[in-house]
Amino acid sequence: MAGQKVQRQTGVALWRQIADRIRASINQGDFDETGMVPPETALALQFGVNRHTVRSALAALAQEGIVRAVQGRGTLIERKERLNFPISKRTRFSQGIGDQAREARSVLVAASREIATAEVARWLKLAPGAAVVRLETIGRADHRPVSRATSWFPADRFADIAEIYGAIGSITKAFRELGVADYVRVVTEITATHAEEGDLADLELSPGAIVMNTRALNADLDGVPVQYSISRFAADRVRFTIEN
Amino acid sequence: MAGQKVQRQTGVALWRQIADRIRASINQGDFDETGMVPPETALALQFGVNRHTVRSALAALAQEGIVRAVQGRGTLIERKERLNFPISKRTRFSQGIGDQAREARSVLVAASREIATAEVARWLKLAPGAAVVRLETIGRADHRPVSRATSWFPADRFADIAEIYGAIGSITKAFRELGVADYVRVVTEITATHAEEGDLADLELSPGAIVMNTRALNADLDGVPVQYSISRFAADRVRFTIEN
DNA sequence: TATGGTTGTCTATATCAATAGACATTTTGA
DNA sequence: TCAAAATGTCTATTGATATAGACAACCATA
Repeated sequence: MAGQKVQRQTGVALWRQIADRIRASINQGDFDETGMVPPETALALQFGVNRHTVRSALAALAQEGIVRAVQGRGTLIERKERLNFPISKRTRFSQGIGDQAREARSVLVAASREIATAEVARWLKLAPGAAVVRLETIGRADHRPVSRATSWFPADRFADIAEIYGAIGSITKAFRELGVADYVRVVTEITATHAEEGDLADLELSPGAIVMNTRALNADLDGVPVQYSISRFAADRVRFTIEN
Repeated sequence: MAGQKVQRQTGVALWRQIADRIRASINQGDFDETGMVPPETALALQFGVNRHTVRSALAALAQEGIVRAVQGRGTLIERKERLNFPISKRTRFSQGIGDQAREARSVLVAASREIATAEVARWLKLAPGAAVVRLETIGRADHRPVSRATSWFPADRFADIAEIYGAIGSITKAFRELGVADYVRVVTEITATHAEEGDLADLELSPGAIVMNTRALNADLDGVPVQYSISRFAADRVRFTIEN
């Protein structure tokens, strides 16, 4: 399996670095044959650390629900996987996820009407000071939060989108209700940062976790911007795929 | 500016969390007016920590070359920015970077001929056991490493690609030399993880830093795979953009 | 040339992270 | 049923993190 040795002295606790590497190995399928993590003593030897340090790492993974330790038996792998998000002209949240998770949905947590900031106006190609509708949503799959998104819509065309979306639970269907038969993804930007405090609770992350941030613009078939979104994804639960 | 308060007790040192947030603020342009970071005492108050903790964070940023402290004056911002990588059918490393950095190049650090693993064979659509050429490259911009890539090429068509690439320094030109007039990006996968030990030195990262990993497949105009690559990017130096 | 604002350095203390060793408890299989 | 292998728990020690306070050194400017 992976490489040995871990860093010493640097602001990130050893047990956390080891937890990250074990999690990566699990997601990579390194332990699929047995369905179990190697014994603590073996991991301690492999990473060149004390067994107690490995135990701290495994305790963190157990806290995340990824493994479950059974005394006398070993540490079982409970959950694994990264959801795949295809990004293309036809990117939609629930669509690509449906076949990967038993339960996938996006819930509305807040909505408001406001004046577009300079940034939002620029992306949506609106005049400065134009009104927009803002929606805050959380995407979930299999009872775990996956993403937290803030979306802006031009208020003149989509004044009631919050109510409709809240009732239907689908942006695509809400658009159709409001006269947008179809729409396409114009551009997607992706960055990665450490999670900020506000995302920790919503995405059920522990501090120091990674989030992948996307800025996305959707437009109708005439090329008129209809939705600008900033989303934060729990990095250890997702993978993006761009098909050209 | 950003939100207050920082987490306590979690395997990630406070000073590191604060360093990450200050770095993010700098990249976001929060301090562009003055060109300086707020005074240590102000930051300590803002984050709710001791001034010494802020000093540790700033020392880390100084180590990265992002800020420079001047006694009696303040802490100046030295460098800032994220390189943008457009991902499209015509994705090439140096092309999109040229206009953003004064100096951009990709250097060969290792090359070998080997038998394709199951994974590589699958991506390149080769028969099991087929020979491939592997190249290890490091992409740099403005004297800082940005990415570390491992690429595989079918050995039957591209046996000499290592020599040619080493001499020319461009994959695109090496392909042309070997009869591939043009090629396109077929698929790109993106994930984010913490940096592994092997990447720390090559990418000049500190432990706990984030890397963005891409798996990419390039094919010639007949759709035949010509290159499969796994790349790691220093997440705080890059942004990916997908234009549809 | 003073003065206020800022970074640099030092001492002291409490808590967390990591190592080390020993032994108990539970499961599996010979 | 016994022994090996695995996780669970406890004590002790060391070094890194973080807080607290005080003061020195330096810069800009009124």
